[in-house]
Amino acid sequence: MATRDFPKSEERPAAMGVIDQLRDRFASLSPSLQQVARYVLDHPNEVVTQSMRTVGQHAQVPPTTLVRFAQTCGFEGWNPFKQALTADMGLASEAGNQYGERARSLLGRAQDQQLTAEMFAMQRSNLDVTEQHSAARLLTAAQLLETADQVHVMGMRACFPVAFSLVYVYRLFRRSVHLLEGMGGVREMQLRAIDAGDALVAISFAPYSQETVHAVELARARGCKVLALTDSLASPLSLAADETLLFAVNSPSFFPSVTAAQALSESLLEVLVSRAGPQAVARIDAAEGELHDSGVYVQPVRK
Amino acid sequence: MATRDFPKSEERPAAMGVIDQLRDRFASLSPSLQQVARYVLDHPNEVVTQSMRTVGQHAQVPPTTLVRFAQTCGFEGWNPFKQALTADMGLASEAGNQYGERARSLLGRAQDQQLTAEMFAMQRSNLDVTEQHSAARLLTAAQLLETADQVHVMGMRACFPVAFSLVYVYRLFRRSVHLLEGMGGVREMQLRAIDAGDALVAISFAPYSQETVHAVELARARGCKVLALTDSLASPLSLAADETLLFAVNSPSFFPSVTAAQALSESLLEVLVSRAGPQAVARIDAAEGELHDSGVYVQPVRK
DNA sequence: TTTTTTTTGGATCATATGTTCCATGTCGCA
DNA sequence: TGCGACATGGAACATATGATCCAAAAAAAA
Repeated sequence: MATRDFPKSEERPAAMGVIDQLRDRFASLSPSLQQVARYVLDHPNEVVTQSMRTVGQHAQVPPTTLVRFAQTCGFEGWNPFKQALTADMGLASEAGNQYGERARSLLGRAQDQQLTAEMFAMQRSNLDVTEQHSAARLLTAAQLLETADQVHVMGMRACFPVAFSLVYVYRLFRRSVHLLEGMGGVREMQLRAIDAGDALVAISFAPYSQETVHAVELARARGCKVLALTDSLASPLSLAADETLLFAVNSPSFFPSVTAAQALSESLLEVLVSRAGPQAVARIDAAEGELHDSGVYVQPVRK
Repeated sequence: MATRDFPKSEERPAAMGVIDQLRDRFASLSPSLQQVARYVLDHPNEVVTQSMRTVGQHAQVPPTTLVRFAQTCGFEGWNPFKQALTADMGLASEAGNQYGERARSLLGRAQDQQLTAEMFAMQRSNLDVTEQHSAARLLTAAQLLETADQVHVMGMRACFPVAFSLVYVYRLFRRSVHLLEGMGGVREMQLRAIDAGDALVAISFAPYSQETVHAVELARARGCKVLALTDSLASPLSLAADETLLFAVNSPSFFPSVTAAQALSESLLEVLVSRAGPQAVARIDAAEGELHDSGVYVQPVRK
């Protein structure tokens, strides 16, 4: 057994928490034990709260493995490990009576994190506004794209990420989707591909990028439908578009937040997927390896 | 018995937490039950963590009284009460994951309206989870970047948009920020720029992209600090990183949502901005024209 | 290939846990 | 004082829990 390969709990440097210990040892654990470690790292509070069997079920591992895991980490058994983890999380019994004070000190410290809280609050608010404005129109927007021969997507600067990820996912279940990224200054060449029967998804917010507005005008002139993802019905994009989806970019900082735009784009994708039918789903399954961040799953390193 | 004096759990106002409920009821409890209540209020984490008998011993009360206490408060028994308290303390096993499972089963359903609502709800949930996991660590993450000579940012495929917009905004108030985009297959060349004293921001989620993992390993080998933006403390990125910020990618559809990752990146930027000091703000003002979607403001068209 | 070693999970067991039942204790009132 | 209503805690029980053992499976070595 590998237990003796690891120093016992009292020999380990006390400064290091259980969680950090885990991260260090992670690589040298067996696959199942890594699975447990992953679950412990991802759901420490459940581990501390729930029973061994419950945790095992959620981590898809028999209770036996949990015991082995704890022992491999240098503890007598599961309960000692649980207690150590509890202590590491600042939930130890001793600290218990200070919980009220601790919480209060967290409140006092909250000023440091007020900015962050404000940011997240604003993003939530943007999400709300965006959903309210656009949820009802997602269906017709999706239909516009579905009836198009080719779909071109364009977003500049801050909107480029949204355009990119829209194309990245859309491509997984539809071939005729293209990103007008203009690499090497050849956007004019790409714009020539726009034709009647196509659709252009134009993404921009105030102040609207010249290039995107120009592309919309060109598309209209050629009889190409336009779906605008923008911040106002009065934006030049929306005024020239056949369909408009609105998003909010409010931010407590000096730069606008594109989080809601990203969310809107993903929602549009979801509608497209759900309407794409079985054959698209089949293709999705075939491309499963490409779905996430990479097509190549990288196994955690083992010594 | 006093039980019927108190409304059953389903009648209670859901908005009120268990702890607040307790404070209200306190006066109307019998002495022993008050003793329990006091202990619960003073040591909620022990109550959540330890067993009934242990708690009883510490509260100097037999287990029987604990059951009576829970029932008097309108719960079926001790465990339901414990769970409610757990949830109230924000230690409930995260809804995100179970939610993800549940939502995935909705794929076949073609009720677009509902799917859209589901999508937004999940993005909100991702935002919550992300904030809870990472808000506290944003500060140290920001410090890591500030002390670096050069900052390199890398995100592949679905994570590329996040990397791009991080660099796009960061560049507005700091020159030494670089995107490792590998255009034309020259990433190896770009990686050579990574050096000791620098920092690498690596963005990826499961299954982790080979290229990003490789970049992290290379950075470590060269003495370059690593900040990981990823989905798990057990991810290969986090395991090799000096600092980790977590985000959730749950989605009701087949593709993961990077909305929360985008939000996290923007929050990190905001912390960086707020700490950058006056001279950076001055530069921000000078570059104001570049801040938004375009440097060129396009007046909305007037008919 | 075969053999050896390691890893994994089901069956099992002693114990701890949450609960119920009932006897005892306590308080208020006649 | 005695009586009834309520509060309290001990004993007992069915069950869940954490741990051990052992066989099957998988991986590594020969």
